[in-house]
Amino acid sequence: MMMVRKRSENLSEKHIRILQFLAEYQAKNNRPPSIREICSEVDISSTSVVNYDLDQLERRGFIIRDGRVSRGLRLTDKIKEVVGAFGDLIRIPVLGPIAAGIPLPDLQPGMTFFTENEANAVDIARSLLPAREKGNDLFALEVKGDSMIDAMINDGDIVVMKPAVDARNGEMVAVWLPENNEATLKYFFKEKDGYRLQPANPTMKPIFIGKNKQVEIKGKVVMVIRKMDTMRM
Amino acid sequence: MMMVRKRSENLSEKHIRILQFLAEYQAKNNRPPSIREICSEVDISSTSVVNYDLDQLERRGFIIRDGRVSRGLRLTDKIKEVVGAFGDLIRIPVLGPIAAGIPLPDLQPGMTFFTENEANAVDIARSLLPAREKGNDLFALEVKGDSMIDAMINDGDIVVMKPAVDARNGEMVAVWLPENNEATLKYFFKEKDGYRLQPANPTMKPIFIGKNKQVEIKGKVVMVIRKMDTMRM
DNA sequence: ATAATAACCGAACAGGCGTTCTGTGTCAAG
DNA sequence: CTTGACACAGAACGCCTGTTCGGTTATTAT
Repeated sequence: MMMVRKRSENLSEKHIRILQFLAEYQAKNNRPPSIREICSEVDISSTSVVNYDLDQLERRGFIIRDGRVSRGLRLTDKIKEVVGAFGDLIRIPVLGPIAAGIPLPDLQPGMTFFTENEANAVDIARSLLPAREKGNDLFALEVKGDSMIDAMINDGDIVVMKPAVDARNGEMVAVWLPENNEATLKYFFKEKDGYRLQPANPTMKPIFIGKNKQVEIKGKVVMVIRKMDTMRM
Repeated sequence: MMMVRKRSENLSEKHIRILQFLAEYQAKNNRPPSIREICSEVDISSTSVVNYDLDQLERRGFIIRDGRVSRGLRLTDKIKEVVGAFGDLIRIPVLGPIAAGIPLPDLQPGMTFFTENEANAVDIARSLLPAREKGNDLFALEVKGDSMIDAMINDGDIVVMKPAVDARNGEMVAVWLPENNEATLKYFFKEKDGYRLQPANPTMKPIFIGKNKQVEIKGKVVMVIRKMDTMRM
């Protein structure tokens, strides 16, 4: 009886190297590499092995191959599970709503996000982010209602953040205040005897939190996007 | 004596068709077409004519060719002068600042913009724009100071607009008020005897403009982007 | 009318490139 | 130890693809 070995979901080191090269080459050249370019760059001794590996990567959904066409392979979004965001666009998942009364997602720094579902995501040009930002741990929340007005943030705005449990002075953070059962977006400052949460609107007063009080920072705001495609008044 | 004819800056109809096909194919396939694919799609009878045309397009800066490489041509940004924005990213020129005391650019609907200088531009993912928006007539202004706070727009925000001289009820417009010598961003409404300019911040009062008064609409706001890369407090 | 230049063209060539063939080596299971 | 599956490998093949050649035709300038 013929035994069939179970295919592991984990990728080999060589597969990962191939996927990384494919992403880099595509981002840099606006075309995929040839089999021979993969061969020499990833240090594989023959084109038939590259062909064998590409067939495996296609079976697992990372690429699509067009037969008998030069440079006939295309990357699928699944490749970003392995190599992270690449190219000029970063797809950021929209995890849900944000409003004063809605608990914030419980996320940890270093968590990475990935979604293939463009319906629940926003695409951000990499050039809008700081050069050192890789984009793998960004997520977004969509503002519901007027409760973030003191942050100069409207109903419907998309708030792009990265997970954080601490912050530097002047950074805008998403904070859960357990005593008030409330989420808020404010500029964060450490004071002598506690924290100051400063609204973006300079005509509004800050919140002071004593050192003995609990303040749960959930994320740091990186960007806000306001689309005007729907009328809100 | 050999006479050298001056090369016209105008492109022929065939050159335009080639550039359009190159842009479409690249956006759809993430690779350039082969010479033979251009040949059959643009209805050119031989590969040597395609080669001749591509050499001309390269000389004029629309493409770059890698010799003796399959699918070895790359599109330059100059191609967008001819075919408009394509692909998943739209590069929008930032024409200058916007503040209450700064006159707005005098633009006409239908004007198209193009910039190769990424230092004075923002890149927007096409998926953030309405499906029918081509993106060729979008421009951006960068907010200076706190004078747009009643529009819920901060110092440093990037306001993306398209030229307009009229507006529908509920649209946010960039308006120049000659009597006040002032620019403002507000929601626009037609009233029985004039116009109402409604601040985005619901706690602030609108401006009423009588029908006999002059109100110059310069653009309609499409999107606002707020980057948090610098501290503003 | 003539000459020069640009545009075009089919055919052929040469190299780029993907795929297949026929093996060998390694590993795990029986 | 044997068997089967997987991974690997060099060589060869055939097709894809870009480039060149030796022309013709059209256009423009004189």
